[in-house]
Amino acid sequence: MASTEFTKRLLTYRLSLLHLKKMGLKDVYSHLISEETGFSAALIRKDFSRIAIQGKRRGGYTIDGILDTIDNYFGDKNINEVVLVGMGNIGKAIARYKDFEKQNICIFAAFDIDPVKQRKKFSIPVYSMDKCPGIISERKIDTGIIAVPALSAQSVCDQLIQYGIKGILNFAPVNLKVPGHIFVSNLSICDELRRVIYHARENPYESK
Amino acid sequence: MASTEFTKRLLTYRLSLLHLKKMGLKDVYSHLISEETGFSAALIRKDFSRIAIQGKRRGGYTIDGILDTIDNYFGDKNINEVVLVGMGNIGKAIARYKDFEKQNICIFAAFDIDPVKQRKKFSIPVYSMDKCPGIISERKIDTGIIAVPALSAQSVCDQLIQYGIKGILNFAPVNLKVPGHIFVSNLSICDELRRVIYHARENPYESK
DNA sequence: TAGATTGTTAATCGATTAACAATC
DNA sequence: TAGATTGTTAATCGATTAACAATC
Repeated sequence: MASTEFTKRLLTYRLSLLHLKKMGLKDVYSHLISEETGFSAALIRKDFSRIAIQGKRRGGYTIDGILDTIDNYFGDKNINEVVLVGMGNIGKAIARYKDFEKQNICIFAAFDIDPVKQRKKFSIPVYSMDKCPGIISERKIDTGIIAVPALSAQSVCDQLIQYGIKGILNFAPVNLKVPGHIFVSNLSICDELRRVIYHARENPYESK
Repeated sequence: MASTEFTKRLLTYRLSLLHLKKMGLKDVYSHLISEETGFSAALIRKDFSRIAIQGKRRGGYTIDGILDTIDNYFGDKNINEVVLVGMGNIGKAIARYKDFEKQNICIFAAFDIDPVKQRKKFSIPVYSMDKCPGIISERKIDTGIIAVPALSAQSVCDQLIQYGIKGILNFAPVNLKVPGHIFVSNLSICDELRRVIYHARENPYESK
């Protein structure tokens, strides 16, 4: 239903509102958020009305009200447990990432085929892959992060889906093949950097 | 000119084609790439014709031809030097990332305010920030990666732009404010994960 | 009240798709 | 040749914007 562009915008609004709140503001007008985020005021109002964020005809929106609704929309009021597969460079960085907690996301467990990594001390337990199905079903986990090498990404993906995972954040440079009801987001840092390099040069006087 | 969606698709095609090539294929039809990537055959043909990738009316496209054109389009025939600011979790992961080299991207230098990190051994030299303007102008670097904490991200961003950077890959959870001719890509791992969690639950029978 | 902002409807725009002539 | 695929034009669709009535 909700397009991925829509959810992206919501999180962009959220970030700007947190910033404005830190600056001491309590209320905002759509055109102020527009200035901060680059999206048009009309689009912002439309997005807000879509998730029942209401303003006052003359007084704008209250920042806390918007933040609350957005956080609710994303289910941040409960703890969201996810699993992480692959403890290489990226996996380790994610395991050490602190922002998750603030947003009620918890990397419940990590998995790696390398026993050495399993023995190392992270704040998150690292198991071998055979512990994965048990943990996923026991904790009813529905989201996984794939941070394994390209070669094993599809196979890990297939396994996760078999174990009941419904959403995947994939860092491996592979177009994962998944059934239609599985949501995948591919986050290739390398490709993203190539795009930045390209657009930096191509866009002499044009923004995003 | 080229929308960011367009460049995203090109890199998606590329990934699938590399995969198909590894499987032993030499030629492809638009509908095969469609199957692999999920984009329609018509859109693929239109994208290809836009960057002058030509096929044979009956025989499809040659994989090597497409790959060559795409790599050329992104300037992969030359080495692309970029700078990295911030050697925390993410910065370190990026510094250790090996895929860049394959695609002719080189993290020429990294910067961090912490002298301890500057002394540690990475394959990339780590300097204090005051070395930044010199290196950027000397190597004519136009792209930078920001991997510093949220609080300092805008200030680092302003500095990079002042030094001549035109494109920024930003990992900090901040909506950077930049002049119109600067290209910014925000890659918030945490927000991306939240979106995956959301869409995994929302999308019972619907894909991307 | 006058002025400004929301919330929503209608208009616009651009991107994607459908369709098909060209052609190998 | 018959059949299949490209390349491109016209049609469609959906997302964004413009506009404005409602209202504080």
